[in-house]
Amino acid sequence: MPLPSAGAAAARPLGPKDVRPLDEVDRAILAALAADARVSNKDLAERVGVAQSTCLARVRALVRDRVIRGFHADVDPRALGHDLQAMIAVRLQPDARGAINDSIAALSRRPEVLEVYFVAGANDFLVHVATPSTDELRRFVGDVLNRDPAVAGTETNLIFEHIRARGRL
Amino acid sequence: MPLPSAGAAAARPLGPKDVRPLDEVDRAILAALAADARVSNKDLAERVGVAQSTCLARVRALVRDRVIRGFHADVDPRALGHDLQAMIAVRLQPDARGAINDSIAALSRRPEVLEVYFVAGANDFLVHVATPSTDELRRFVGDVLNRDPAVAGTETNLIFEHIRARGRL
DNA sequence: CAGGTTATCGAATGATCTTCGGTTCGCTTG
DNA sequence: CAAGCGAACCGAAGATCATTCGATAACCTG
Repeated sequence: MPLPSAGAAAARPLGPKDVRPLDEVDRAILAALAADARVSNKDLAERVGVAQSTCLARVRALVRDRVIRGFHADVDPRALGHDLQAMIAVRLQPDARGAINDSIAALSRRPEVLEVYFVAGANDFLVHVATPSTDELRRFVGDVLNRDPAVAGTETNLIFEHIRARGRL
Repeated sequence: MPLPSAGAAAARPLGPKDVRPLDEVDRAILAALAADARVSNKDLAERVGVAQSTCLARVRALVRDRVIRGFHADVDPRALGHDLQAMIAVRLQPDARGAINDSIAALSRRPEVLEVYFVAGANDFLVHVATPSTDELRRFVGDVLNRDPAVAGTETNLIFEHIRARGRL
């Protein structure tokens, strides 16, 4: 089962995130690595039914082509003393929307911030944060978000539980 | 499964999830594995400054104690043909809130579902989904969510971009 | 202060990763 | 249609790594 040649893809205009055709082996590799990123190459090769060398080359290609964006340990925020999680909806000033990417970039560098969703609708983005306590949360919302002149308003919702369904492709 | 007090930890009856003290080495290991879950044990040991055998024992203990919940490859949904992402806020019927865990568990098994946030506030939970197209999204909202009698209403917001700040502890 | 427990280390072994040359397959060219 | 070319695959072998083990040190606890 051969992979289609790269030649066919050349003519399209296409953004940087071009979709690359994935065959059954690729999908099996992705599913296995999404479930457990630390499987040995040997086991992975056996499971998807190719030689070890082929499997290694496939994984490297998937990383090179950004199909796999990274491998991460999922650390429980509570173990780090971050017992409180919240989802904060942020609305920006209408004239500040041009700089929205700066805002998001700055946010995602803060240690409390786990994820940022840039959304359509009444709010401009959602920020998923984890803090040690309500004090820290208040400080984040007050000092970091609302102090920014680009921010028109925020709405904070506590998160009781967060289930990551990833790991099952 | 409660996510209780951030306060005094001593008196509690203690679940399996009890907070365990982490030293500097543990934190360094967590930071390294959060950034790259596939570092070799040898490199990891050198970076955090302990022997390989000690490092291996530490990592195993962190996994055993659920400080590390898993190791996952971060796969770009677009590579799988899921070009559309959305955050769907779901409100349940007041008398259905007892079965909320069932609803969430059922949701998180669907292939479109990436994450589920069980929240306080006007909505009961948020569902982060990725679908191939608007058709699939409509089908998910209509056939899966609104068809469930426990669901009182939904509100769908498209996601333009999703930034994962994890990887930097 | 003795006993017991736990964490650490270094070295040896066993397993794995990674590279390499050779082969096949499909597509293009002459 | 055969030769040429490129891409992907495989198996084997050396380099590298993971894992186990016994010994040692540090720490409570009684």
